[in-house]
Amino acid sequence: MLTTRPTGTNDFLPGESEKWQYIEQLCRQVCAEYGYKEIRLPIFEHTEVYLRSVGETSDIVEKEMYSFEDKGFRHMTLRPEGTAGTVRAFLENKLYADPQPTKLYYMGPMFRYDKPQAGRYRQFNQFGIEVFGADHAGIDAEVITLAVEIFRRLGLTGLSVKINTVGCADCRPKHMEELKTYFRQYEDKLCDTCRDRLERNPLRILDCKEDGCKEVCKGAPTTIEAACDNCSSHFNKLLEYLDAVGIPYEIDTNLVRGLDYYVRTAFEVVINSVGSAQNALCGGGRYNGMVEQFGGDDMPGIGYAMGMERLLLTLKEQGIELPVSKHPDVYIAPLGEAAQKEAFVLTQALRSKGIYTEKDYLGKSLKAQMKAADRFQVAYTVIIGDSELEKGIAVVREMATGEQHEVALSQLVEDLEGRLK
RNA sequence: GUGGAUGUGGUGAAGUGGCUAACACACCGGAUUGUGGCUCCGGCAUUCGUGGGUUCGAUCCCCAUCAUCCACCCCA
Repeated sequence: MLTTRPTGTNDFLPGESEKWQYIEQLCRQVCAEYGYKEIRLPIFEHTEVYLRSVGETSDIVEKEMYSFEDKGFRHMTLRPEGTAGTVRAFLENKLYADPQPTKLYYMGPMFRYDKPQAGRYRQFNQFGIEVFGADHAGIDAEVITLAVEIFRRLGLTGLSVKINTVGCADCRPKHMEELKTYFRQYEDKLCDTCRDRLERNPLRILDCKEDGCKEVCKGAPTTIEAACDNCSSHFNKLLEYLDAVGIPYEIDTNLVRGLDYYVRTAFEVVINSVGSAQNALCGGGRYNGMVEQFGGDDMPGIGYAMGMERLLLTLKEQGIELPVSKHPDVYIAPLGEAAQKEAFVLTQALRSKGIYTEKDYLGKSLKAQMKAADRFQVAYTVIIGDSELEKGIAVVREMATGEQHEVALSQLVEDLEGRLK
């Protein structure tokens, strides 16, 4: 069907697009205040980039990637998330040579081949930030604070920050072994997926939603218990920093997250609603070691990404109105072909002075044009017919009062400028 | 990927195996010649997501397909 868009994609029309602009503008504003600079990246990368970073056992890589071979037989993938590409660009452009930390943000479409439902699409938009070169827990706190700050400024309520520490290269292997040992005792109680996860990535069992698995998980060694001294003090310091600036959070020992690259800090901001299933508005964590994975020198990293569609959905559910569209200041209503041309010239003259001006192009009757002007909610309507043209004037009508006066065409721009002040 | 629901004009929606597919809103035009709201009048689906089938006849029955929504899964 020629008039059907691909499954899981969206057309954002006028009325909606202004909301996007508003949110994007807000994100840019907050980033500017926090010192994050925009990085603009390709929408597709070598498939390898995602295999390396996102993790071979993740669902994204296993079944959700939009991959294709280009005409040169190279394996390409439409980006399913933004971190991997940012890491690649960080190295390729040698940003590690700049003073650290490097604080970046991005926004734009991501692609995952999922079955769409409320708040989940195949092409969706994310805003995200990434910080390289800082291992201090304070930067973890900054990232979380920035995320919360954006939601706060939008006026969202009912949010909760879930936070966990998921281990590092030192403590995770040991923890994984402990988990395997533990879960093997209850293998028969686990769901099919988790039985599969048992050998491949037992950590993921911790955030399984099956009742049986949840029950078993209650007795499992948590990531916090298994944390090594470094991880432990990092986590505690992060919590102290969040307390210090009054960011409320809940520790969620089952928060593991689906991307394999996270170490230490993992967090999500969730909201109760949005269909109920798609309740995570944003999520992120630390990914020390990923830069090395890409062949660079050891360089810590942390970041998060926010789902724009979900954010819009939540705003709608909470009845939060975003400033949508402006009304024109002036509507010019010409009558007849000669007046049309004069009106066009005047329209451009007004616009060049920064006055938002609309005019008729359909040759409508004056009545219809007045109706249009009313609908536009303009402050002034300028009427130009043959009789006015002869006298070199125009009729300026103040819409609120209905008062009209004649103004010389040569004075019209000045006159309206004065009135609109 | 699995399961469930739905699909009538721009929108919200009635409707029935059979004469020209309600209604409301929106939109367009008009109500003495050049003026906004309200009111009044008129216009606006040869067609009921698409393709087949059953039938003398289907928007209403059956099958397929596509799309949307919901849940699972996963994630933003």
